[in-house]
Amino acid sequence: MYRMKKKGAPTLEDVALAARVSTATISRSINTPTKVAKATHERIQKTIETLGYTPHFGGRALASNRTNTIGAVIPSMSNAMFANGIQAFQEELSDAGVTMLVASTGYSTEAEFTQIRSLMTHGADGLLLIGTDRPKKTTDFLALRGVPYVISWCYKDDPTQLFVGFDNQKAAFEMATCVLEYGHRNVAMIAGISKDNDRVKNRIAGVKNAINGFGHGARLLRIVESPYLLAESANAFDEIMKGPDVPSVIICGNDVLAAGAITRARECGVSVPKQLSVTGFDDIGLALVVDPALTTVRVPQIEMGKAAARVLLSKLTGDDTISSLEFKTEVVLRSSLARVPL
Amino acid sequence: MYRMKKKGAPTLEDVALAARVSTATISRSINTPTKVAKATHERIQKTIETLGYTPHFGGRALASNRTNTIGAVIPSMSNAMFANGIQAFQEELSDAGVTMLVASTGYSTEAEFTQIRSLMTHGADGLLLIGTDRPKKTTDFLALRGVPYVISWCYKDDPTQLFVGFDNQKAAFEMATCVLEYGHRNVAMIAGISKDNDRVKNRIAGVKNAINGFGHGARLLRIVESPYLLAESANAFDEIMKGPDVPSVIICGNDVLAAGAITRARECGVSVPKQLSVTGFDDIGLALVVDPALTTVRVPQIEMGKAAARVLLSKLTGDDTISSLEFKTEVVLRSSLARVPL
DNA sequence: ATAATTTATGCAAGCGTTTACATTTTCAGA
DNA sequence: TCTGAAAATGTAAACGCTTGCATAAATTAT
Repeated sequence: MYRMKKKGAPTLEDVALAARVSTATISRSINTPTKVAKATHERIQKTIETLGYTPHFGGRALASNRTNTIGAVIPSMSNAMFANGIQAFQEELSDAGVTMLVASTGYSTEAEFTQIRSLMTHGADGLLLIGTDRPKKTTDFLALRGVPYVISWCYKDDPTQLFVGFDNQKAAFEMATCVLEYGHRNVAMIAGISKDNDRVKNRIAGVKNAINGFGHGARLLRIVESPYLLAESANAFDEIMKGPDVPSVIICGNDVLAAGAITRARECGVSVPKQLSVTGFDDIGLALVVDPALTTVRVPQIEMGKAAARVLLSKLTGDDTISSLEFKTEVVLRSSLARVPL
Repeated sequence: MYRMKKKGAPTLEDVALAARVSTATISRSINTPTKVAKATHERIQKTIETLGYTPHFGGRALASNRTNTIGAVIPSMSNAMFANGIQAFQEELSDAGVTMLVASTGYSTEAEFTQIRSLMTHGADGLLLIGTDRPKKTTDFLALRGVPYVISWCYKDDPTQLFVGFDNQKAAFEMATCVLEYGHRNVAMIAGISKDNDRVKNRIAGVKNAINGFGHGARLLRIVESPYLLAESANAFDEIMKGPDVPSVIICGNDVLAAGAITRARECGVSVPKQLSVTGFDDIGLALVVDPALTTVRVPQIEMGKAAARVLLSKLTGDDTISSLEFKTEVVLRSSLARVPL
C-alpha cells in the first residue's frame, strides 16, 4: 500500500506512485497511448483499473483548456422530433468521447440567451442551436465569445454560418403543392406559434406561396397558430371548422398538431379523409399510429442529428473546410390526404 | 489600458488589475457578494461587464471541486416517457443554476457503465439513473467513487439507496386486475425486453401475479417480449394472434407497444376493443391519439422528473435527511379496453 | 563498437480559481 | 481620542492535469 488517501478520488499522482512512473507518463498513457511503451501502457491501465481512477475534470479542463463537452440548446425534449434529433446527436458525440450538455428554451429567445450563457459558463466547447430567429444580443454574444456553433433544423444559403438542416419553406411548399394537386382548393392551416420561430414562419410562407401561385381558385382560408400540444390543436381545429368557410383540407405545421386535429375530427364526427383531409409535418412515430395514417413531410431527424454532431466536431478540431449541409425532405403519402373529385 | 492580453479570454487577474483589487476580492464579489463592500462590488461588476469576463470553468472546477453539473443516464430520449421526464428534470436543475449532462445507454448495461464513467469524467457532481438492474461492477464503481445518485422510474423499499419513482409491479398488478374485472380470462402480454430491465420484469411479474391469484379460470396465454418500436410490436401481435389460443385482451408493457398492436390489429381487420381489448402503460401523448384511445397506466413523468432533480440537489448540498419518494400510478380507463360479457 | 537517431520517460512550469489565514480598514462605544 | 471588534481586503497555497523541454533508454546505421 503506497499511500492511503484519507479521502476523495485518486489523482494522477496516486496512479503515478502506484505504477512507479511520473504523472506525465500516466497522462500520456491516457491521452496519447502511442507515445508510451506498450508494457508501460498496460501496467498503467491496470493500475488505473485497480485504483478506479478517473481524470479530474477541472484539472484537465484547466490544463488543456478543453472540456470535451458540447452544449445543445433546443426548444424542448418533449417534442419527439427534437428528442430524436438530440438522441442521434448525443450518440454521435459519445462515439467521439464528447459529452452533451442539454438546455431547453421552451421556445423563448430570452431563455435561449440565458441557456447559451449558462452552457458556456459550464465549459461547452461548442454549441448546437435550433433555427435562426434570435435577437442581435444573442448573436453578438456568440460572436464576441467566439464559440463554434452549428444551427440545425433549418437551412440558409449563408456561408458565414454553419447550417445542418433543411429548407422548411421549400418542404412546406411541396406539401402544399401536393395537396393542391390532389384537387383541394379551400385550404386551412394550423401552424405552430410563429413568434421567434423561423421554422414556423417558413412553413407558413411555403404554404402561402404554393397556394397563391397555384391559381385555379385555390384559397388559403385561414391560418390558426397553436402551441405544439394535442389539446391546443383541437381548439385550433374547432376554430377553423366553425366557419364561415369550411376547408376541404387542413395543412398542419407538424404531426402533433395534425394528430390533434384528426383526433378532434373523430370526436366531432368529421370523417378523415372523406370529409376532410389533414396533413402533418416531420413524420414522427405518431404519424403511423393515428387513424388514418398521416400524409406528412419526412424530415431526416436522425441523420440530421448525427450530421450536426460530425460537422460541429470537425469545426472544433479546426477544420475550416467544413461547410453547411442541406438535407432533402420528402412528402410521404398516407391515407389522411384524399383526392378531391374535380 | 492596463495590460493587453495577447490572446484568449480575460482572467480573474485581468479583472483584478483593472479594478485595482486582488483576485480574491473579485472571486468573493462573484460568489459571495455580501462579503464585499458595496462600492467595491459595484466597481468590480462594472469592470467585469466592460471586460466581458466569464469565470473559467476548469479553474473553478479545480479549485472548488464542484462543476454545478449533473449527469443523466437514460435508456433513450427517443422514448417519449424518458424525454418528458428528462425535460422536467432539466428544467428543475436549470432553475437551480445546474446544468444537465445527458448520456444514453440504448438499454445496455455495458453502455450504461461506460456512460456513467464518462459523465463522471466530465465532472458530474451527481447522477440520475433509471432502474435498478445493473451489474455489480457498476454499483461497485458508484460506491467506490462515492458519487451521489438517485434512481428513478422505479421504487424499492431500500433505505440504502435513493429512489424517486413508482412500483412497476404494483402498477402492472392493478392494470391486470382491472382487465380481469372487466371479465377477461384469456390474457396475452406484449412486454418490453426483460433482460437487464427491472421495470419490464416487474411489470411482467405484476401481471402474472394478478392473473395467477385471480382464479375464475384466468389464464396468461403467453408473453411475447418486443423492443419498444411500433414495427416490432406489430410482429409480437402477429405472433400472439396466430394462436393456438387467441386472447380477448393484450396487456402491453407500454403505450408504444400498445399503439403498435392496435395499429396492426386495424390492418388485420381485428376490431379493437370489440374483438380484442388492448391496454398500455405510461400514458404518453400517443395514448390519446390512437383509435381507440388507450386504457393505460398514468405515470407522473413530469412530477417524477422534477422531484428527482430536487432530491438530488438536496443530496448534493449535503442534506442527509432526504429520502426516497414513491409516486402513485393510476389506471386511466379509455375505450381500448372493453367489458367481456360473463 | 560507436555514433546518430528515434523512442520513452521525467521534470517542472503553468492553467484560473477558491479559500484559509493574515492584514488592514472602518466604526461603534466608552 | 482611544480601543476593540467587525468588516473588508490581500496573500499565497492548493486544486489535478497537460505539455515543452531535458534526459535517459533503445534502436539503427556506420
